[in-house]
Amino acid sequence: MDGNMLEQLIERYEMATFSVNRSLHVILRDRMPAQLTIEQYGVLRYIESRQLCHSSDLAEFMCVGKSAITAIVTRLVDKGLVGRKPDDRDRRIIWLYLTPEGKRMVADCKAAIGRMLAGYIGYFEEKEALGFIETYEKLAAVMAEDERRNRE
Amino acid sequence: MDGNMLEQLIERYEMATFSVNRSLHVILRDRMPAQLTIEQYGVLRYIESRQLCHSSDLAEFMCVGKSAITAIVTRLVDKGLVGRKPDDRDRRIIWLYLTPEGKRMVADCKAAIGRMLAGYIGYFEEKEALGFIETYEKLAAVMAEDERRNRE
DNA sequence: GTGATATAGTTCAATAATGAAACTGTATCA
DNA sequence: TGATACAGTTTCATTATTGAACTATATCAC
Repeated sequence: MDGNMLEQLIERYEMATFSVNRSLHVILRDRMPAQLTIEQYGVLRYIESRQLCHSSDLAEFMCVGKSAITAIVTRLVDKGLVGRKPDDRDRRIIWLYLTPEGKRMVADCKAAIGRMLAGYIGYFEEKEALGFIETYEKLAAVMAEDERRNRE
Repeated sequence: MDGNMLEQLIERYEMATFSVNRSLHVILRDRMPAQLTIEQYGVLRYIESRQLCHSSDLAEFMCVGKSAITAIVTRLVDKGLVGRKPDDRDRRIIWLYLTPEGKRMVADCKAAIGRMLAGYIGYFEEKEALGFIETYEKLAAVMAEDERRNRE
């Protein structure tokens, strides 16, 4: 790939990413049920995927400090969506879990997001959509690997 | 496209987007010169692209309220990167522009981001990268159109 | 065993982004 | 000229975030 082409691709990628992210952010913000912020939804979604997890996992996953997680989780506990439960063996560890209300909330949000994305993905041919996702996943993997390497 | 395939694509897209955005965010945060936040960089970049612009343009572009822009611009003015200049004819309007330092800062950031993206895009064949970008741009257009329609 | 050290999570203070509502000044229009 | 529209700011409350100090608990080396 010659330098000029690369430069153009970078420019186009920057623009497209910025635009898609901005749109997604606005759409999510507007359609997210009941004053859930996007960060809060991310935390709920992660806990759901793990059933049980601790603050440190979340901090690693969200790429923020543990004190940021404490703040978000406290708000979710106040809303009755998440519970805290100390571990029996190692009392330093506090397990986080979704309350029944929390589970219901995640299901609602997932459905709303699914409907929205289905609308967009529906615009594309299956072949184009598949190719796109595959490249996107490769990019995600390359970036994650790079990030991991940088942390060492 | 059948429902099952669609559901899988949505799941994969959600994951990939989340992962790429998180990585980009961390990488930008760490490599961005001199305590510039990503929002601040977005504002600088937009002003650069327009030479002159006002708060309202920026609010529209960033999809936030005008008071959020006032706050960000004030911080950038304090840092000496942006200037404010009232319009001669319509004194309600205040033009924003980059100071020489602001221009230098944007150039530095663009170079840093370009180097980073070049590293990632370099992993792909030209054909794959081109196809990806094209689909991404289509997606951006569809989303922007939808958003525009929703605002009406 | 006991003291040093590591770990999990919280608290606190500061900075930033944001929305909403009230407000200031200016322009426009009937 | 008076009502209205518009551009931008101010103020206030909420949320997210970092980083440092801190608490409580576990582990490890001697």
